[in-house]
Amino acid sequence: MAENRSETATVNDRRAPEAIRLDRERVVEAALEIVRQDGLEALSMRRIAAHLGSGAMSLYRHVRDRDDLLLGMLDHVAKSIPAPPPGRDDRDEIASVFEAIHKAMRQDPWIVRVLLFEGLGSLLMLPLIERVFAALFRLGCDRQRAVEIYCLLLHYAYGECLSFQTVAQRARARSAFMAAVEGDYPATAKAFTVVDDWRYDEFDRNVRRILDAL
Amino acid sequence: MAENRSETATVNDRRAPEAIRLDRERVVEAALEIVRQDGLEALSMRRIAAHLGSGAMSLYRHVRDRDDLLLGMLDHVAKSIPAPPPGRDDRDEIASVFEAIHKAMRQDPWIVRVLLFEGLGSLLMLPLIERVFAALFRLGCDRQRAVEIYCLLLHYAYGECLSFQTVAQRARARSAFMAAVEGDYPATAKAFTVVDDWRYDEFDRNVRRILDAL
DNA sequence: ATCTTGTGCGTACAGTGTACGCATACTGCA
DNA sequence: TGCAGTATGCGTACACTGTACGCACAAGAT
Repeated sequence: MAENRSETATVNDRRAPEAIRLDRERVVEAALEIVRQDGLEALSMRRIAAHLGSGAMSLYRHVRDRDDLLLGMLDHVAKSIPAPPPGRDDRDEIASVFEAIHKAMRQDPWIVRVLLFEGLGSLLMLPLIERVFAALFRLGCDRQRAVEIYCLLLHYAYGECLSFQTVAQRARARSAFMAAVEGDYPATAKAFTVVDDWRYDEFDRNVRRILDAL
Repeated sequence: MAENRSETATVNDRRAPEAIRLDRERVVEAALEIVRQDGLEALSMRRIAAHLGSGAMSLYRHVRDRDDLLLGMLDHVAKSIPAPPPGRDDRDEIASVFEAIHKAMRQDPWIVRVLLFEGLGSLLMLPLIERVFAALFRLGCDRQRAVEIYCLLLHYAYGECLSFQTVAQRARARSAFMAAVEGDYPATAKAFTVVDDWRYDEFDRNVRRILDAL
């Protein structure tokens, strides 16, 4: 008895249908893999689906839309940030937390773009944020001052990471830049000539400097 | 003699053909108008063309591609930044320049996204940058330290502007955020409760504080 | 008058996110 | 065991994006 032949024909030459079994976690992980390998601009629903061996629209059973997928990815990363050990003092506590956040952003640079460009945010960051504010209040800051310092450090981290990746990804554009600089802008040229690879390992130290200053 | 009737038919009922006369400046200005009105995500070649009453592909005679258009827009804005008067001292000089840059970014928030997300940059910013580095060197910084301070301030400005716009554009998401915060994260809740509209006018003061500290 | 060049733009293609609705697979209840 | 109800995969289609190609017409040069 010709058992499994699909009478619907021309449709079912895809693969064993039960091998596909999607779920949200699987979708998010596939998306992360793509983003980490080929960057945020390579991420598309169709590409994720292909990576999973499924159809594009299948993903929408487990993810409301693209933003929801990105949020899932953010959550996944936020969950994976190891909580830094309690600081020696409150300044150290704040710096440690921001260093942990910064490190995560460096490992997954696309995060920053998602956070800022798409305007999304993961609630799973709250435990870390809470530690910052708790330390700030312990240091005697009032509400406004605490938000101020928190924002300053966070914005610095954002900007630093974004700039890091854009600078890293277009070393070629720098030569044109340098050609324009030479001659007309001596101080700028002096600043940038030797430091071809910028100092992008100053974040931790700068955070502590800022904290000491404020 | 039936002079102008187009034998090609069905094609030439568009408008007076000579009224359209495009050039790069006109294209850039139309793009700016759209971006300022409806944001960066509303900018598309077809939309610009419609705004100019021309066809989409006509734009490509005056602009290599989308990135080139964005660069033209950046140049246009950079040109329009008024050079701040010489500072009372070198610290003041640096702060003034960054305040001017920051002000431009606030007026045209899309700039930051173009600078960072698309990795573009205008050479017309060089005169301002040069003033910063000149002042830094006058203050006795070595090359590395000068780049460090410059980057710190620039990155802070980037992050601050981006965060400002994303926070501003999604007040609705904040209520969900606050709901999650209440109870579990007392310090965070305390920081954010009353300060519904964050303090986003601290940039100038913070820059000066950072400079004094470093 | 003819030839070259510049300019507008219609068509087309490959890509995007996703709304809709049809099949099939799985599950709970008879 | 059979059948209803729900969950899930996914094919098709639509509106949108940037832009390659090439035709048609205008302006300027010889």
